[in-house]
Amino acid sequence: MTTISAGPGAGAEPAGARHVKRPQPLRESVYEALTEMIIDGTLERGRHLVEVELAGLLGVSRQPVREALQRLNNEGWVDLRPGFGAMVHVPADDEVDQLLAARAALESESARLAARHASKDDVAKLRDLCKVGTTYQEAGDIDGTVRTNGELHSLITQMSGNRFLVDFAAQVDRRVRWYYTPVAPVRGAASWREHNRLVKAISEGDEDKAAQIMREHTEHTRKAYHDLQAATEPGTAAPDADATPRRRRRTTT
Amino acid sequence: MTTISAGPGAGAEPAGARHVKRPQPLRESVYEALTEMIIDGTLERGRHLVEVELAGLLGVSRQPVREALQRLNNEGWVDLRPGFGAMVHVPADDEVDQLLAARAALESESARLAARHASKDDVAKLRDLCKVGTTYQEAGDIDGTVRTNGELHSLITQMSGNRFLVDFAAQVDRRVRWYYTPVAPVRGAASWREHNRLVKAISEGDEDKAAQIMREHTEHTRKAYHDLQAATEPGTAAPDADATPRRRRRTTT
DNA sequence: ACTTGGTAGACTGTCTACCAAGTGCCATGA
DNA sequence: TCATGGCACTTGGTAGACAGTCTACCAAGT
Repeated sequence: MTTISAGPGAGAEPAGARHVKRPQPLRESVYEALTEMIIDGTLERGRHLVEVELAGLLGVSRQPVREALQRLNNEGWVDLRPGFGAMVHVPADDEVDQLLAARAALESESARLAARHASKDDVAKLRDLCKVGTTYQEAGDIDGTVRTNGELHSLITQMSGNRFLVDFAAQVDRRVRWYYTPVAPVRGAASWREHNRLVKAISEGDEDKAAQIMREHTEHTRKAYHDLQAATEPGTAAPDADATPRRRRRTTT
Repeated sequence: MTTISAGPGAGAEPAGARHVKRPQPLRESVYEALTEMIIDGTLERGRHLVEVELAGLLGVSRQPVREALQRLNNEGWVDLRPGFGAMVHVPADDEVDQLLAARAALESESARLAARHASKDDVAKLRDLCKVGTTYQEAGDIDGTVRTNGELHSLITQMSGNRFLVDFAAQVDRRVRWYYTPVAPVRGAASWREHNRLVKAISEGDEDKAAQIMREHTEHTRKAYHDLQAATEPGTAAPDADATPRRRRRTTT
């Protein structure tokens, strides 16, 4: 059922101030539902999204859908063409590159600040995530690996204590998560070894080292993506970044 | 007159493909009108914004205003309190710090990439902006100085060729421009000397140097802000970041 | 074969009206 | 003085309407 459940709001509250459950605005739920559907491929790239259609699908009126679509547009998930409608964004060839370059800058700085401010508690959590992620990776659970990877990176940016870095990195990470899934199995073990080194640097408060490792980590990911790209379709040099659906990989077997 | 003119859309088209002027969606015009009013102080910090009020003021209906307000909320210009309305965001004490830290990361990376990709044309434009900015600064034209400062930084990020860096940096820069105005006269000459060194490094293609200068540049700005803060109100140590309006500086004399 | 003109359908952008629920404020009362 | 109750206000969401625009398609003319 794709109908929106009156969702119990995301639970990322500060420990002490426990507010009673406040129902999320509908547009928020719609936004989340749509990103989820985009990420998991229910809404394929390039697909024309019609407001009333989505409204019917989710059991709400046009307004919340519009508002969600506009936010998705601002964040680059869909492209809004005036007078026509929204299309699920089709990533250009160089987009992953640029995304990872931006991530490198954001997360490298975050890692530096995280190393500066790291508390014992944080470090413990990081170690835990490393362990969990490695386990998933060894078990071949791709979804789990990618998710844990996201959580680890997210925690590090949060440790930076800089709300702007957190915000931007969160946006970038979700996008990366969208493109990244096929890369995960290739990077696999190496990625989590790097995570371990990174956590070590942070726990030792070594800012420069943490920043450096994070930068290399992202760089390796980019390389892996390119290699995979080259291997999957050799002989595509011309950058025609238009409505060529190419192949669509599904991770949900 | 605050009524929205049927604005002629931003003109950042590629040179060859000259599209006929297409009227912007209303929400876009509303968004721009509101940010402008926030930046120039027409809408003071902490002010309660009511949808119908703004709608009347701008001569449109609630709908475009709502959509604009939500975007402003997402970008941190206003705080949306459900059931009550929007308040113009009141920056917390540490916010400028965080903003400048984020900017340091983003623009330092941009400067690096700009140095890598710089064309002759770009460098010429940079030199021009430096000259203009210095002139403004010497003439004591604060508005002009701040604006040119923004244009210079904006051009550098655009030269990076990374749309995400451009996007994030643009957001940060507008916010900085909002907070920054009081700092401009203090920083003055030194700031533009640094700009000159930066442009030189970029023109020579020295990536590391460009990145380094940009980082220091931002760092100096932050220091200047702190000094000004300390000078203006000595003896404020406790970080109570709530509805204390403190003093409000107006730049529009 | 190619261009032009016309037609039709679909969808967005915007407006209006309306209702329910939540929030802040103020006066009342203990 | 402090809690309570109530009122006015504002948003969040729904529904319906209408103009403008975009796409596609077909037919006629060159």
